[in-house]
Amino acid sequence: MNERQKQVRLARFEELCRARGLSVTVQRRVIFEALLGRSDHPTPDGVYERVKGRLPGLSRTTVYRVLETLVDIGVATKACAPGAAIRFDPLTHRHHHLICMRCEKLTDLEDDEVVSRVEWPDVRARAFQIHNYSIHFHGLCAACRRKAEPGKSISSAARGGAKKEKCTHRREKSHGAKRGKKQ
Amino acid sequence: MNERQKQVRLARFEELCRARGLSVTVQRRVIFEALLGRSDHPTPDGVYERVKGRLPGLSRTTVYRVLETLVDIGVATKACAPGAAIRFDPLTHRHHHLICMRCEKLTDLEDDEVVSRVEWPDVRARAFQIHNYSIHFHGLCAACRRKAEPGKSISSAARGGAKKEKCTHRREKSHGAKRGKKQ
DNA sequence: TTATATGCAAACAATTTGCACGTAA
DNA sequence: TTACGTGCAAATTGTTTGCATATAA
Repeated sequence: MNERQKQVRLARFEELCRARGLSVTVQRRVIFEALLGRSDHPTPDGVYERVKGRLPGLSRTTVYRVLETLVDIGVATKACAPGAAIRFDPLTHRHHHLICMRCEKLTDLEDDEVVSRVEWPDVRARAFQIHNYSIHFHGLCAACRRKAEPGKSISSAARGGAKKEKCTHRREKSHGAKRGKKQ
Repeated sequence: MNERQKQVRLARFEELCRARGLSVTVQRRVIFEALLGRSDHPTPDGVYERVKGRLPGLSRTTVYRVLETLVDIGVATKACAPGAAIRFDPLTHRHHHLICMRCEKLTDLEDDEVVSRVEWPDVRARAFQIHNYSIHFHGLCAACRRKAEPGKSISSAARGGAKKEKCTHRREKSHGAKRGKKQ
């Protein structure tokens, strides 16, 4: 996202906070700014790692809470991903995704990059209210493709191959936990 | 899924196990059968709760491992969901989803229920290899719609409203952990 | 000044690992 | 009989809560 767009989004964010009586805190601004700067749909821990340098003393709890608030006020969304950690997306307009089923990397595709025509299905019988849609293209990203030798399954390859970064929570100071078990 | 289809899938599952030199264990068969019987894209814990009655002594670890194996051999997939837990889907053919952004409920839509035309985008520049796609329709399910009072944001309503069931792991016998803190 | 947000520690929840034992082939 | 799969316990990772303190408005 370019600087101009970021400014617009940041201004809108402050406006929405004020409209709702929410304080515009440094944490909220910096975290939202960081999210705007990424298109990889980070986990809360990913956001934390990127902003902790700019916000000394920042707590992970705050990152979780702020991200949830950003969704609340409508300036971010929860991304739909295959893995076991929640991910956030700063894009709120219609867009689509490329998803690597091996390393879970998510990449945005703008709506105009995708030639499609999608009619909203009639789900009145299910009493479901559709707000939007997005197309997920599943496959393998460049890195995982290289590593996926024939004969090796996607999942098992993932276990030994391109792993998703792990959270470092509770590894910094060991309170009781023995570290270094996983080299 | 009807009985006939289940039998076909089960037979194919056994065939694939043998082709790969994997044992057809009771656990694998029962877990796959349970997954086939559900269209709600359960978490490993959800699967565990459903099958533990039929498999005394079953361990959650095994459920995680078996589900991963099912993905490996291609008889199940990981579902893309917004929340913080991994979910599995017994459908491997092209189909779409209705996703409640409040309670995370996933519902299947067969491809022929959706009027659409989607061309695979040109992602050669990104060296991404697309295998399939699925359309996600986001919105609110019937239950959450009723509970979403105007003025209340989706996320904050979710906190007090329709919650996702939580895992009971480590609550059964307390080993050191104090229970009952959350009423 | 004061309601709201943050930080901290601990609880809670979800997932993975190492290893001994069991079982399908 | 033997390689592979499972169960168990504990380690690890991810998320939420309660409460004291700090801070935006």
